[in-house]
Amino acid sequence: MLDLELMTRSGCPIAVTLDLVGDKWSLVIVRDMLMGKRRYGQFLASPEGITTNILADRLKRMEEYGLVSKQPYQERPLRYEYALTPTGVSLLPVLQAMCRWGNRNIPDTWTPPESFMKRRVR
Amino acid sequence: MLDLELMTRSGCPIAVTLDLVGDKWSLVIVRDMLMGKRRYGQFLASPEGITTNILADRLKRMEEYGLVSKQPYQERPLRYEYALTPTGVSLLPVLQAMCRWGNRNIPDTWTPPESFMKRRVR
DNA sequence: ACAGTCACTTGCAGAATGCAAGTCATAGGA
DNA sequence: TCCTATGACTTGCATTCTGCAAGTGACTGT
Repeated sequence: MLDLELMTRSGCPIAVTLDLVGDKWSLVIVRDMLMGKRRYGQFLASPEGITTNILADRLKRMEEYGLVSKQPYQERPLRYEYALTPTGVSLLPVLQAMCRWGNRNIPDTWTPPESFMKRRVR
Repeated sequence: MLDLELMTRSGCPIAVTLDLVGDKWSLVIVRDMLMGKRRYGQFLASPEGITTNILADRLKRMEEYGLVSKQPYQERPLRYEYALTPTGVSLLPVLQAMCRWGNRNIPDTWTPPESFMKRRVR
């Protein structure tokens, strides 16, 4: 089991969240999963251009953290697809807040689909 | 002037937000500023233990990005204090969402003051 | 038999981070 | 006057992380 005491800088919920997903890629992958992507190749196809080694590392890490689960979708060759756990899905409000901030403060950012912005979790 | 085209991976508002503040320290500093901290020594005193070189770098970067402004509070020796611009303050909903996520999903995270969680911007 | 697909892994160079120490200007006390 | 302390940084260096390119293994379709 994962001992958060060993990997978090403090008990501040902001700092803990950043310790888990505070890098440039994790939340991009969470976004893709919330938009319905499930497979390795689909994540690689996103416009940000994640590389294969970083993607493999983040999927593994987020699985360890309990944000992502993987299920085989075929045998021979064994292939997995990835999905958010309820804990992972509940990051949605963080991403929605980032979207609102980006759209209001940075010119020419894309408008996310209404289904994404209006979706509720919990 | 800052050309975001040169430093962002895509026009996705989530990816752009992460390009600006998607690291382990920037939002911790924003949190401290929202809690009223303004001076170098105050940021260093936070329990996460940011180092002096990273703090100096992030303050400079966030000033370049228009999230933070600095004002001299004394001459001789010249000393600055730092505050969030309206753009920086408007990151509050992102931090509030992280707090809710952390408190609900990670055991033993601290409960932020009600004044922080209820505060509204815009 | 051979190219193509998919999900990774590996190697390596360069960038970012963490740690410790040093600098600079000045105030305040012995 | 000298010595210590304060506050805001800067610098050097080792470690870690990231990005890029290429390679691997198990198939499938032609």
